[in-house]
Amino acid sequence: MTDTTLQYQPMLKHTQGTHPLSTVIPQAAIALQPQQQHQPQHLQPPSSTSTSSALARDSPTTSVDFNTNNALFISPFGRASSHDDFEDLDYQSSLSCYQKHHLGSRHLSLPEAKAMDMHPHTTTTAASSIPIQSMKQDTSSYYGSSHEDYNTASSFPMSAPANIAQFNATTPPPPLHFIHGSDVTQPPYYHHQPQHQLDSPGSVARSYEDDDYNIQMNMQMIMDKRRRRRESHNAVERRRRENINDRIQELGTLLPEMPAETTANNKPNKGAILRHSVDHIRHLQHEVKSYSQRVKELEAALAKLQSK
Amino acid sequence: MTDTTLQYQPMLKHTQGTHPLSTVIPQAAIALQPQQQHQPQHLQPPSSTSTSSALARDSPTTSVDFNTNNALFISPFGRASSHDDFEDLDYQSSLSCYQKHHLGSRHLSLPEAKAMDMHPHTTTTAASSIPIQSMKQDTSSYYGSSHEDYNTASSFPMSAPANIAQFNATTPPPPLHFIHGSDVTQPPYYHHQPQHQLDSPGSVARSYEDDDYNIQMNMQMIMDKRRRRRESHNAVERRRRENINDRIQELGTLLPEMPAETTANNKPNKGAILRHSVDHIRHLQHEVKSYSQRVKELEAALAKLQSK
DNA sequence: GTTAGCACATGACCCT
DNA sequence: AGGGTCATGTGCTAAC
Repeated sequence: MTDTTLQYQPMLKHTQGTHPLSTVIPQAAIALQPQQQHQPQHLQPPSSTSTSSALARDSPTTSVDFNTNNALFISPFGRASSHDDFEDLDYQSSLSCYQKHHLGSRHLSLPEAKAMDMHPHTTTTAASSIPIQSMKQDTSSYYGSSHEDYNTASSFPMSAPANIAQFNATTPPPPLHFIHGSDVTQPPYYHHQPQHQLDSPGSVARSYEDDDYNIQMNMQMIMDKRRRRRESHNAVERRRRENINDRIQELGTLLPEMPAETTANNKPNKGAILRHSVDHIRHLQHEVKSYSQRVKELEAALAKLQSK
Repeated sequence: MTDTTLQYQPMLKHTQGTHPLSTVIPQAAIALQPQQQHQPQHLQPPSSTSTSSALARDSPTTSVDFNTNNALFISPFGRASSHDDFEDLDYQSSLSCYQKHHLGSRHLSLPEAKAMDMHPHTTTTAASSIPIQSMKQDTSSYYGSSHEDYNTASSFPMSAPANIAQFNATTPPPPLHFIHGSDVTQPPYYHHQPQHQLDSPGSVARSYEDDDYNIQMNMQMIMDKRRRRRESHNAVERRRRENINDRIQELGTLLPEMPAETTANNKPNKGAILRHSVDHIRHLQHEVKSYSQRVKELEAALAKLQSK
């Protein structure tokens, strides 16, 4: 009983929509701002993994063809694309699976029904159904035809959007043209490193296209990798969280007097449960100790009495 | 001992750099762009609180001077300023306080020394040493002469950038003038309804400027509010987390046999500690029960023997 | 309107 | 490279 109670039920519960997002930008909205994705990435790690920085590196390129670049950022459909855009599309689908799978498995008493409602994000699902692969690819520019940068991407951060955000931040935000839907679907050229032109003066349009294709492929690959990594990681983390929370709740059931909460509210929170658990264990240990002492005394007395 | 051990020591520990930020906004910076910070805000809540939408409402102003706007996006220093800019500047300072105050109070055994190292972001701390109070204060303007907008902003989401982002998305970014510190301190008027121009056809260029100023003031106000809200909330959350973690570690110290970890690694993780705690409590309860039984028996035997 | 609770996603580190 | 744990910031929600 000591250690074998490992029942680690994945038991994913509330399915939380997770990322909000949803902010509806009307499709007719004239000017979409790429930088506006309110995605969670706290900040790009400029530190160890220079991946993101590498991504953002195009600042020196100055104002070459920002217009075209910017155009790419803007999604034809008001909101869907500018966010987690690329990644979260199937993320969402995975979530719905997840949700479906684990629905109702919540055995904890906490009033978390609220968690069941999806985050605002999911309200935009309709938008996500739109074929967006074009968007997906267009951002794939950076690691140009050459794969050398590819390795740097191995230690990629979790969220692609994060990078995008940084990209935006570090580069002069381009004059934003609003691009009507289909235009965006085929970005013929978009790597914002003008160096290409500089490096190969003899390159023709076709090589550009090839480069673009390669770039797209690379981008897609990288983004796909990140997406999978992110989703997997989120799932793992969710499981871990649920395990911990389940344990805490279990502790809560073991405690004698939860009603008298420090919070005065009747709902025991994690901190209170843990605090009481500590106290309770101490109390029990003390009790065991004194009991054992008492038993010892009694046994001694008994033995003495019997020996007489 | 059961309940009074409430010792809720704030005991903030690792002081984690938390928010990177440090990004210096030099006072001389010509054009600061509020909207481009890649701050974590997942998304602005378009939902219940229409605050943000209200902000974004100036879209009718259309394409007034986009170019100037874009220029504003570009920070004089390649990368530094484009981040959380306004908000996190004093956040960091507060953090340093925090850090100073709670340093070394970590009594837990977990190998979290790593937490001590500041986030990568903080590598730019040198930048943060620049006197930023001007920035700090300029945002404090808000409750200017007119309070009417005040209520709408009350239910604002955490992160200013989020709204700002939305603002950008829905509205043509207003021509932002960079305001040098003190200028902002007295925003005489700032409600951001562009309708003004429309309403009064006789408006001249100056009215534009006024509107811009108002918009800026509004922006700043909202951003400041969000910043404070965010920082405060982060602090609270950090405290809460630390409390929980401390309790878990405390539980860990109370457990008899932690070494034999299920994870095979010698580091007891939270899940394992909690699991063992549950088991331990059950074990102790069982032990107390049998001890009490035993004591009862012994007492009975003793009484019987003595009565004889 | 502040203070607190929660779940979540994410980046950083670890271990294989 | 992939799973795990952790800490963090954030949005939502609820009480004062």
